[in-house]
Amino acid sequence: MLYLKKYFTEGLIQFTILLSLIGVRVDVDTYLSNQLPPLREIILGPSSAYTQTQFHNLRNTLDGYGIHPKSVDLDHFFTTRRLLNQVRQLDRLFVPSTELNTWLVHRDSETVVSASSQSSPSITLDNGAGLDDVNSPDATPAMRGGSGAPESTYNLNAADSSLGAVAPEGNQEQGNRDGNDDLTKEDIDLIDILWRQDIDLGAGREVFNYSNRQKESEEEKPSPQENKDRNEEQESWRNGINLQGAQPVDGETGESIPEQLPGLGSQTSLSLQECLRLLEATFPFGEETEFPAPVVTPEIAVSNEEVPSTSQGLPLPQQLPSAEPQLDLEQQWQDIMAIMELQAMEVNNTSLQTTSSSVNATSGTTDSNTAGNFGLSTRPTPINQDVSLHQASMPSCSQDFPQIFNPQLESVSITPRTTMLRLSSSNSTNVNSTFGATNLTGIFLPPHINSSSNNVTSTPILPDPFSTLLEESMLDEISLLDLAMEEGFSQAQASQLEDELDSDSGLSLDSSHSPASPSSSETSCSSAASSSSTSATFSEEGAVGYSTDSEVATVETEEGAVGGYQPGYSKLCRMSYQDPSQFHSLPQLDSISHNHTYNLPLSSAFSEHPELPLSSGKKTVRDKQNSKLQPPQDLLDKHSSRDERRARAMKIPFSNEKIINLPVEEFNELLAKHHLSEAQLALIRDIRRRGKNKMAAQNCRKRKLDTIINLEQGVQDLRRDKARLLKEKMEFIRSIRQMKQKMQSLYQEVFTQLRDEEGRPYPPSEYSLQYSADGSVLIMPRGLTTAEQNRKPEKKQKDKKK
DNA sequence: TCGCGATGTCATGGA
DNA sequence: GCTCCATGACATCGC
Repeated sequence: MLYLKKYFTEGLIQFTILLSLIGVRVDVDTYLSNQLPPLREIILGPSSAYTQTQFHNLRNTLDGYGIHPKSVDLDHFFTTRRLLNQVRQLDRLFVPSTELNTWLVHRDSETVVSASSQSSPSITLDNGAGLDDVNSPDATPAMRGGSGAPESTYNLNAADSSLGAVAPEGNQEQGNRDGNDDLTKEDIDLIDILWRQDIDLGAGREVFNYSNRQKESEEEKPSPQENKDRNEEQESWRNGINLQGAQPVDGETGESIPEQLPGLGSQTSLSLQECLRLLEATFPFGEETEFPAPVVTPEIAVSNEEVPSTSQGLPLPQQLPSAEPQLDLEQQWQDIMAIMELQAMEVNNTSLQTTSSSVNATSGTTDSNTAGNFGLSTRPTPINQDVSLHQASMPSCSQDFPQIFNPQLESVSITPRTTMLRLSSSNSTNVNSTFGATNLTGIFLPPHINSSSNNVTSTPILPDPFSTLLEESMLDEISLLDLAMEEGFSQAQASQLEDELDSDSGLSLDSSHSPASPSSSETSCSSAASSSSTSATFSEEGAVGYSTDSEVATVETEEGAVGGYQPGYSKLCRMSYQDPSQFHSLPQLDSISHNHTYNLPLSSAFSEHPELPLSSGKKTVRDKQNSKLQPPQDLLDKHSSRDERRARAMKIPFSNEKIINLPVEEFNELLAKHHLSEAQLALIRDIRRRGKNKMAAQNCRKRKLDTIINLEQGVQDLRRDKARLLKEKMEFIRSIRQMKQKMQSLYQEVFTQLRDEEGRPYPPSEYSLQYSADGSVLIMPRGLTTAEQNRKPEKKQKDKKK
């Protein structure tokens, strides 16, 4: 007991100092004189001094209406912690603590009661009004998440059991890592220990029973004191106070949940948490940006689902609580929702399911509602605090991101703005390079913190999540999904388009797109014909049967040479350029090693490749039969071309290859050297003609094939371009929609501030704002026609706003 | 036996 | 007019 006394005395003195820093009046004497009873009650068990009522009924402390004389100080303590926590949680990057989670579980039973008493003012104070912009189509998904409150509560409960007293450690870790110098480590430890006592000294979650919360429910209506508290929180925030280890009771959410119900208030807050986390995760300005070094712990940058949120002095939201106009929050919400939509479609998983899923798909997360809508970071199981940010699914960003920041934020630093603009100008194809291996936690984290406390995060080895998200095929699918969703395409149409993208077109030529394999077969036609001794008798065609005497024995060997023929690629190989010089003009053929001997004349093929196997195994039954029935010379003739046989029969003194391939001059010289008969000359000319025509036909067919291949590729390219253009179109449409919403918001704001000469507001039903070409804004009576406006634009110039 | 693809050949036209 | 080439049409072959 002495220890407790000493401990409390010292700790409370320090704590009082802290409270004074944030403007909270603390009567130390009162506390010291009454500290023991409540402590005793704490030790001995739940009591009126330390129950959920005291825990949550914090608003009673500062308004002078002390509940119990002995519990006032303790209430001060809780109030202080709550306030400090609220200060840190004003950034919205907060996850309800374990106590809060349990509290929500019980709250589930009275959802019906509380649902009706959800006070929008509290929402306004909490997260800014207009967050629940029902009129905004973009906001509807998150708002729909409100229906998932029970599920969320259940999940919170599940997370609660797993978290338990781990929270303090997390707090302390955060506190140690936190770059806030306003508190000494002793202060942090003190606060942390005090926080531990809430749980360790019997004040478990079960203490915060239902009956106590009923008392809270009776005080749902926001009191002026609550507003006062909030003002104090904001004030303390401005003072830069960021206590560590304070009990992570959700100052706003935890306190106001009885009023707001998790279905709306907490969810809205969590939605912003998710949104900000989304921002953090998606903004590419990492090490390269000059974003002011924030005071934030890596856990915040990583996850808010399990982290016992305490110190979260995120710089970004500092602008939010400081009298931020409602419009900004509203606008911000719309922007976030717009991004949510975009990202939901860019996520590589089933985006439709992601966007439509709410709390059901996000079990185990405390902020499952909007997290599910965001389609990212909704892991079914809680993640560690040190989970790398890369492990969160971070879809590519888009041009919508710049609009995330409200003007106030933009005024903080221009660098993010420029970065965002750069990002906005980047299409989806270069997002990957934009993000690259950028450590996204570096966006908000000082480098030293980031590197020291979250090693995993700074590990560059982790695969870039964007690498697989932005493949062309995925883009195509995304575009099609966008098309289906945005343009009212029927699902069948979308699936049809998808099929078209996935499958080859009707012109598909399978994978054998290699160009024609050159074959020199025709170039060496019947080289042996001239050397053979034949006894031919001319038929009516001139081609006759013949008998050989020297080649008979080589028949089977020649067939072995033919055995090199590969029917698998014969299709293209045979459609070959016959001029070997043309092979070099086809670079794609350099890496292809073909057997070009299959179509060579038997004699030449064999002479070039005598080592080829004799049995080709390709002989057909007919060949075998022929080999039995026909004499060997017939087999030779069979494997010779018709012109070769004719040439042999006509005793042409040179090969068909020469006949076909020699230039005209040389060919004429060749004919001149030999004294040939007319029949021989005619045959030679026919051989040359047919040979050339055969090559021409092969080239022609190859060209046809190439043309088809190119056309197929062109079709694929066009389809890809089409998908890309559709995607861009959807982005433009989305951007335009956002701009319209912003315009509408600005319009409302401007119009409501307008006053006539007598200080009366203009009735919206009678007046409207018109925008002139020069950028000025005029207020015009609604009855005034456009023509009149054009004729006399300066008439109402006096009403021009500011 | 038929269908089909590959190949060869012819006719034709253009360069 | 000749040559070369491209190409459609047809025939042949092999599977």
